[in-house]
Amino acid sequence: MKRNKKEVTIYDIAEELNVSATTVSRALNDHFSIGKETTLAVKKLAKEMGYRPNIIASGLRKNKTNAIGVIVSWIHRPFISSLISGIEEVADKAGYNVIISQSNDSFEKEITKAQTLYASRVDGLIVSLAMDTKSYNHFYPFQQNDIPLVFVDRVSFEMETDRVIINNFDAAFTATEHLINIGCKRIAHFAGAQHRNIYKERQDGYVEALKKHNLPIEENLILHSNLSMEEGWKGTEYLLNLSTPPDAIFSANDSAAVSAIQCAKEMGIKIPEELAVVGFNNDRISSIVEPALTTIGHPAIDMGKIAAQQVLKQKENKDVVESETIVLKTELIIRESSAGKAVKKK
Amino acid sequence: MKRNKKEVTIYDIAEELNVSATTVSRALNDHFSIGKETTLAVKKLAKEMGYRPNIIASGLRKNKTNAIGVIVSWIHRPFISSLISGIEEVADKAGYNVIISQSNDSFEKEITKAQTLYASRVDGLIVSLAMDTKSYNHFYPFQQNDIPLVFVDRVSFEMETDRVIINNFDAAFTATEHLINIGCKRIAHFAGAQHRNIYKERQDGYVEALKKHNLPIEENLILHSNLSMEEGWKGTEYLLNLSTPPDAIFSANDSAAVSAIQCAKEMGIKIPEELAVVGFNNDRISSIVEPALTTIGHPAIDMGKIAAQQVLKQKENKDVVESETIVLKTELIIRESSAGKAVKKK
DNA sequence: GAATTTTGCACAATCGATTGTGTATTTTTT
DNA sequence: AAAAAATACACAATCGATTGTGCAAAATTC
Repeated sequence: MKRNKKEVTIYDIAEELNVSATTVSRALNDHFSIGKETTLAVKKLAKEMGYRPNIIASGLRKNKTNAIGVIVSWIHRPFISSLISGIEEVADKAGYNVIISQSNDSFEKEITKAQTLYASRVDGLIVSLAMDTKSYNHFYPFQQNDIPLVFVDRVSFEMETDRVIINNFDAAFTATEHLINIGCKRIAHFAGAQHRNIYKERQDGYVEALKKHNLPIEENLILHSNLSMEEGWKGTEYLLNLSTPPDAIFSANDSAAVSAIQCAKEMGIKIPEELAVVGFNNDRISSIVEPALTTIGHPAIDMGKIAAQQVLKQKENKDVVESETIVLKTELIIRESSAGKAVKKK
Repeated sequence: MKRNKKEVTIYDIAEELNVSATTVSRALNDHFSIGKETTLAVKKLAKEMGYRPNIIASGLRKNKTNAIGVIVSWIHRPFISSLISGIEEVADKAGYNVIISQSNDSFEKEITKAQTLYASRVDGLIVSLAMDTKSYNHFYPFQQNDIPLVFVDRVSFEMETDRVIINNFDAAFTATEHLINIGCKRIAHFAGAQHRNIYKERQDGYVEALKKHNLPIEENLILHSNLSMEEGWKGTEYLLNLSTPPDAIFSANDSAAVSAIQCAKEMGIKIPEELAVVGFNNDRISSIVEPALTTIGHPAIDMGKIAAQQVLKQKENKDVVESETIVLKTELIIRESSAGKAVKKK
């Protein structure tokens, strides 16, 4: 096996064919000014010689990298990995590479990663904000240089950018109303950080549903945490030990909700009879836990696809200044944790 | 907000400071031949002028992209996303970007993605093979051009490359022996495609454990499938309807194993008393299902980290021709599905 | 103080592809 | 057949950073 053979360039092809490098370059790109025969001859020889275009050189000239950067909290979260999957699919079809980086939900890391991707000259950036991000200066360079910027799911409304989100408010409202409809009177809420839009909106939806049905908003039934399984367990213990415990929990994610189910069972509380539970995300665990968890279904892959499409769209019409916010539908997936025995297991 | 301002280059800095571009370039890279004062002055001005190095130009000259390509089946599989998470962490620290692409477990797509990444001139490639990949020509260009190539988890032994794997044989052997130790006599196996190393090795480990303990190998108890939840369910139905059904199932992944538990429960079979179940992967669902699933723990994130380190290592010592195979440890995580009531739920 | 070494920097080529402009040849128009 | 237009290609500059080589000034040695 030969190694270190020199790479073939357009100059090599040009020389072989006694034409200029210009002609080769244009032929390979199907430029109209090059004759049919020449074009074919160039392409043929290029293939024979094992030519591969030097994307770097091309990129330097055209000031493009053909890469879309993505910043997310953690890749291995179910929702996030689905999101990326969608992004990759669309980006690939359009000839773009996807560069991923994780903020680990840390503001500082998010800044660093944004800078790295900016330095890497990505042609677009898709971001799902870190949990504790509260300022957005690190994204200014992208805006200043007209690099398409799209926020997904965890977004900011302080910046003028494209956004791809779900209607968290409606979803939470629907989920809470569902609990009310099956007869729950004291509904607790596992809430997330309130400066992050998705958790704020979910809490707002929950509150609004209670209001609509004239149920009191009890502050001690709203528990803020990072929504981990541990916090879900602790929160459930706390709630069930109250003198008048709630008869339902609406959790802003599935992890905490699943934990709630496990904890309640351990404490001998019957689900859904004594405690109904609803989660958010439709993670895989939500359908495995027993009883299966009612939850909100996210179109995660679609969100990724659309986010990528927005990047491409922005690249096409640079003139368009208006930023767009796309809201995707969610669905309430009713399972046993809130449905009693009437509903069949799925 | 100003837009389209021109980018600052080393030439701009050079002019401002009345030195050559050479000096600026070297100063920014802390080259020894540039005086301390000059270096400081250059760096200071660079920051002031908002200079960002043009990675593309640099890459052209140095023939580097600072990117590591990754090809996996599906990003949103728990094991894969953890793997990528590990890769990203190490790559980022070393100043590399990570470009991901999915083969969707299709051989053709894997070829296309490999070609794309080759054309993109990634500095290294990490691959977990698609389910039905049987030839490896699409990776030759990487080898020919001395581009570090590392296989992870689903590897090939036909190619001379670095490999990061777990000892599937031992893990499967241990899992099967565990079932034997708790008294199981007829152990079925959910197996995967046998041309993919990991599934072959798992089956081999299973068979060897039976042999060691003088248990018969019954072909009709070894079920080959894609190991999806559907196939797991079907396989379990089939097994339990046999005239003499097995008393245990060792599944090559968790999805099928979890399905087996669900199916068995629905059929009124007691777990683990009448049917013990062991899975593979330690996916999140394995600890959520009831009874919790005994399984094999994978160091997924570490595998990613090590794979990335191997790429970096290959870049450093180009002279080293020997390819390395790194085998990581697994652990048998015993839970209720094979342990009876003696073991506490975790 | 002459000879030698070290320090600090500039010149110019280079990486490979792209592109505006210019020009010779051929084709079409009148 | 002369004029106008279309066709097909080459020249040379350019994108921005890197690097081998060369040279002058300063520092050191004897």
